Amino acid sequence: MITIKEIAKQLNMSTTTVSNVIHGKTGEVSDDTKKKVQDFLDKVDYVPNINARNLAQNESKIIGLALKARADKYENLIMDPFVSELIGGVEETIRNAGYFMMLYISSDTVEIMRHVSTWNVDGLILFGMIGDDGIRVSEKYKKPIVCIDTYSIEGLKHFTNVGLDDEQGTYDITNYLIKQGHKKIAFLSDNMNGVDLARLNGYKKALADAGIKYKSTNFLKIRPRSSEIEESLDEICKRSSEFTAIVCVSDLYAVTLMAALEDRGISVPDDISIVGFDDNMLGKYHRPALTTVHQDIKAKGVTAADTLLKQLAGHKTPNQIQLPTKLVIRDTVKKIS
Amino acid sequence: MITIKEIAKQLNMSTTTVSNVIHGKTGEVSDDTKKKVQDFLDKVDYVPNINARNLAQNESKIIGLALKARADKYENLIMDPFVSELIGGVEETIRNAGYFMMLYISSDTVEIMRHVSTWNVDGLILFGMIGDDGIRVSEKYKKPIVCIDTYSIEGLKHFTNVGLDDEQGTYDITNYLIKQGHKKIAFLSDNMNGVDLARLNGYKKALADAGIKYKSTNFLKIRPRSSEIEESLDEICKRSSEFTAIVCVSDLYAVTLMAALEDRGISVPDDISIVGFDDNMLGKYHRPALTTVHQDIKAKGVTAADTLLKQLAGHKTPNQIQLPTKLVIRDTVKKIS
DNA sequence: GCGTACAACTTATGCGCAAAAGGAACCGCC
DNA sequence: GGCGGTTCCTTTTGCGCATAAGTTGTACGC
Repeated sequence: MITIKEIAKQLNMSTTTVSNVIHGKTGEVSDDTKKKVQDFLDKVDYVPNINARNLAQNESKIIGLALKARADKYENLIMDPFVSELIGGVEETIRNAGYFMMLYISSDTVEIMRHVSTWNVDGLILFGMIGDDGIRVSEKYKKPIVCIDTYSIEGLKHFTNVGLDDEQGTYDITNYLIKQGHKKIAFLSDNMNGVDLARLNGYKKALADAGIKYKSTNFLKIRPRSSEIEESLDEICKRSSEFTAIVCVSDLYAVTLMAALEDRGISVPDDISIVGFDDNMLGKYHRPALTTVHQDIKAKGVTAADTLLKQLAGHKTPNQIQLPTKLVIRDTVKKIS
Repeated sequence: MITIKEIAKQLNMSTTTVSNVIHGKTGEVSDDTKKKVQDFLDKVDYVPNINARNLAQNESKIIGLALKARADKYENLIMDPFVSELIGGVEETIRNAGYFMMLYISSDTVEIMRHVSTWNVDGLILFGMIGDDGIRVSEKYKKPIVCIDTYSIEGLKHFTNVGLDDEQGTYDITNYLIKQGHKKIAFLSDNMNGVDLARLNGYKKALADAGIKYKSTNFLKIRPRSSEIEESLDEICKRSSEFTAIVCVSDLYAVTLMAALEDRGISVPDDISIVGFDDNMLGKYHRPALTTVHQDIKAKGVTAADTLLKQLAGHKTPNQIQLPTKLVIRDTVKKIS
């Protein structure tokens, strides 16, 4: 790889002059030499050494995207088929702004922070990482951080969070079920934290507003580990007759549940109505097609990246940015009277 | 961020001594000072400046992962829900080897090569990038390159390719259809290049081995652009009565087609048998569950990364590595007599 | 004809690190 | 008691770049 020094030598001028041309500093160099240098640069296809540049400038032009990883396959976000849209959104946005993306998958916020300070990353996007330990570590590290889908109270004080109006989403779809005559409505999820908790709250609120009492038996817990999922699904199917509808926390679970129900001869929506959340291909191509709550996952990535870029440019951004959801009515809900 | 120089100053010793401790060069430094330095390093949580290190060492510890992008959503690989598994495989493997991953999404091989030489990336994994122009550019750039799913004849001469035995996969599943009594079998795809061509060839070979003649009307072309897909699906459904089975080039298309067929009252597998390729959630949770060809997409990422790491360590690797496929028999094929 | 201003350069410095080269002190050995 | 070999340090150099500071030449104003 050719260096500025070598170019300067061959053109018989100083490195500063070459550097000035590269940075388009007009007024510092005559049109004549400028052209000479530019032509040479084009000829040799000069590419700056980023390490040297970053060292001199104390910046990196790197934005880190850290994804939560856990032991279990479907708790490891990179294994969620639809994260790739989010990744794509982030990459596209920052690339257009002249940044590069370093992807990091880990469950250990502290490890990520170390990595981030090693690389002198200019900014960081954390997806699915809660962890108050991470917040403590990131305090030292002064660079901008934007979170995605974090409901950590502590975190929200420190960083901008880009999320969804999860509560409104499940509120709307639960309300839709109620309008269709349903009263015995269950909620299915694998945990009661963060995003899932917000969705649960929306569901509860819709019940409350309709004067329907929520009981803890309405919560159907699915255990997603491959060793337990079959047993877990079996229990849920056995209890399905207690309800006329089930609000699932995600399309993935909705579709998984529907497959299990159909395998047991329980028909959707005739015997039971099922709704999801996310609106991805899984529900779209299922028959009957899944009634669900739409979210634009790519927009989440784009918004997070945009927000970070704003911070990088020195602007303040709000603590909480909530993207809207939209009810998508398809064929898995039966009107009952 | 604290520097070696600052540490040396505070401990009243030279930077080289500190650097030696950091690099664990025993024998160069007494146990006494070693401990002193180590304690200090732990205390201040020293993190090296990678830019400086890389500049001095002329390496980067970065591995680039470049994904093909195209204008249309489903031709943009990052939008394929199942690429994330591959990304996860690559990330995990290289992280365990002490490397970092830079993700790059572009359709322009030349642009990628520029980026790659800017960052002085140690090695590169190209996924879905064919382009003989890219090969030419990469000639200049001497770093190791591993391709995934590339069928470029020219490319194979230069790089190791990690792929699938695509031909065998469609051969096996077509053969299975034939064994179930099918003779009028169509093949559905959106193009006839690379991976899709190999899958088409496997299908043709199975037909030939069974003495069934292949006609060009057996090829059902699907147009995946959102503006055209409905019309395209409609044409295909209208022609479905010409066949008793359709081999789809991917699970996504198989599931998309099944939804369209069901919407038109054509039943799978009673009226027509459908098989896919990939074995992902889409087919797994569909009812009837999709008969398909399994591939381990994460393994592709892991293998590509491993291969690259081997090259980085100075080893030669074979030009072509083909991962096996496996027939997964479920419920979308009817036995006919 | 002297000072000022400015254009168009060059020289010199430092970013943080790694490593080559250079020393000083000590040991054992013939 | 001089010499090679260790051990444990320090000094120095340079990676490629950006930039502050310095230099020259020339035009201009009065």
